[in-house]
Amino acid sequence: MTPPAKRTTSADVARAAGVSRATVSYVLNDRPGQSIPEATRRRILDVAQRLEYRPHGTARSLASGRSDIVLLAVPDLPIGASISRFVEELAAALAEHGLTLVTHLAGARGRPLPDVCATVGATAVIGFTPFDPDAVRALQRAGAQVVLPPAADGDAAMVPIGRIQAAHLIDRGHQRLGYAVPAHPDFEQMAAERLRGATDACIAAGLAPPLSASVGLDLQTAGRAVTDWIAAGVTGVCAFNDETAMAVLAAAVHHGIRVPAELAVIGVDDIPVAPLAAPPLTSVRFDLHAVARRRVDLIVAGLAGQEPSPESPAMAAVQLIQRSST
Amino acid sequence: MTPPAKRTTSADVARAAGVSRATVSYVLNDRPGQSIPEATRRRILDVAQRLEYRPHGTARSLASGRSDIVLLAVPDLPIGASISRFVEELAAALAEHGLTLVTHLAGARGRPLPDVCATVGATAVIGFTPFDPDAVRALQRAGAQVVLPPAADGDAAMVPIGRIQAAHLIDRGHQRLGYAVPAHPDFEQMAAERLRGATDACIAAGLAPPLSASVGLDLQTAGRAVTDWIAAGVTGVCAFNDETAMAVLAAAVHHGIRVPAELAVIGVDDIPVAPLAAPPLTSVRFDLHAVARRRVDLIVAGLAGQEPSPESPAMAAVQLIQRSST
DNA sequence: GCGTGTAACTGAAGCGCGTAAGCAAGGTAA
DNA sequence: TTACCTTGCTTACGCGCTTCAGTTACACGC
Repeated sequence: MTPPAKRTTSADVARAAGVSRATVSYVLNDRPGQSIPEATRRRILDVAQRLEYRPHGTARSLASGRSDIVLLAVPDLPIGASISRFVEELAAALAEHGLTLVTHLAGARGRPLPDVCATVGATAVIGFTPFDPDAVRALQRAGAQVVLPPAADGDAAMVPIGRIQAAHLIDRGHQRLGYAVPAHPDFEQMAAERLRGATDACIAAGLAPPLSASVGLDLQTAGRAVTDWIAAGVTGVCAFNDETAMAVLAAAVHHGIRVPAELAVIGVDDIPVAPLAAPPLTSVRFDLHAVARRRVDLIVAGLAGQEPSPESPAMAAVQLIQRSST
Repeated sequence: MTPPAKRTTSADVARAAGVSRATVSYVLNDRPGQSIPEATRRRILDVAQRLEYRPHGTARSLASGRSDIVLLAVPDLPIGASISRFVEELAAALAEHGLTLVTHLAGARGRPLPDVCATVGATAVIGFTPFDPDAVRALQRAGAQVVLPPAADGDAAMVPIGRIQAAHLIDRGHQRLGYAVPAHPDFEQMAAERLRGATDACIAAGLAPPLSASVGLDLQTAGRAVTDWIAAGVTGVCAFNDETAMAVLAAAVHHGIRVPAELAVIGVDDIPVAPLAAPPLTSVRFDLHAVARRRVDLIVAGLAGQEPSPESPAMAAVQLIQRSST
């Protein structure tokens, strides 16, 4: 094993460039209000590059009090590909602002979130659903300057999804809708919001609110829901996500109910296997890019001490992917 | 907005407990070789608890040179739920050793991995496939003391999967096998390893190696593969993962080929929708728990400066989930 | 020649912590 | 008594960096 291969520090760069460490710091962070001639600047940058200097983030954040690290707390629930795409978008958008995203799966058996926040020294923490006030306080005491989403914001984020699902079915002539809520309790809140959106759409169209039923990823629960719906005259079902939708689909096939003729089904997320379902599943896809940008804007604004701009409440951008299940 | 609510530092604890900071540090890290009476120890721990003291990881790692942070570099490819379960297991196992796991999605548009490593101050970096020597060097210069998996280890990790898939089909009487390789190029290496495992099993049984074909998540490529297989007398197909398997399934149904009578299909990962496929998909599931433990052992050993124990080469623990697609 | 201003830096403090080294008090042992 | 532990702490340094408060060198105006 090779000896640890000492890191290059800013002192190394300073020495090699014949300036002080302060100057190196000014150049590398191009600090405004300092007048540094182009020649010196270039020299320092060149040396830094040549020595493969990488600022020691730990020391940097200790000194400056800031940290460039944004912690994403991912809830410990069945995660689909759409989440990982969201994470990717988020990381890219943050990188544009010089911020680094790290993710932490907040399982019960891992470490408590404030601990993680303190160990990595995160300046901002993002969750999927709002944190309760106590948690926010704990995170702030652990060093987080910004905690997202704000209690108000997350509330409305999921509503449009449900609305679009229902609106699509209503457009296609369905008069009585069902809503498939996943059995997993962690989805409860999100599901409630989406259901609310669907309800809104129904009421706006003068229809009765959707008949909701709990559907797990198995034929029993899905089968029960399907027969209940059929009995109640439901002809179109919005599912919380594509997996739930596929359970409904499978149950319908199993009970000899034709899709979409007797029962139309629409999911959410457009997972990779959605087009492979029988029949191919109509779904709704968010513009993760837009959502990520919005989140990042909030963070950057928050870190700059401004209240976030009160513009578009998150996810206007939702796209319908029409296939043959509706 | 409340003012930032200053963090409690070890100095606060020291003051409140009427001792010096050094003593606090000794107690909280229960440093061996120091004789500290139980009374003092308790007092300090109580005060720390009362003040909700959380050591500032940043400062701690700057001072000590170590950092408790393990960085998991997740490749930027379609990620399934099984990966997130693996991450969870890993986080839990690391937490038992006082280590904190953070994840970074290594997309092209994010920051380069060594930069991330340097900013978070990770002591260990874990990837899914081995890093090439240059990358390892870069990471080490960025502060990583351990980089996994070692070039040797990852190589053999995927082979047993393919072997088990093929063995299962051979057990059930299939004499000519196919292998469905995903179209996505990032899976290439993993797929090659699994295919090798399947080939091994065939040869061991005195059969011809599997006929491999590239299958994307669409009916065209999958359909072509299926007709080719049927034409070649293939009666059983191992798919790289469940999604690919579902594409094969969908194409078979589409071409009126009966599963499993005319073509048996087995996947990998046991994704949530696998039981909902038509017919329900036979799959192979790793014991993520065991894999995670192994990785963690390697890390802990590496951080302690020992060469890793040369025991079981990772994933002996693979479980077959038999359903009706085979 | 002197004060004033600016460009181009440098010196040094200190972020929160770990840790080597030191030190006072009390207890042996000789 | 002195010499030498041991216990139970404290003092002080430094990790790599940012950043404030200078300092020097030089140009300018009068």
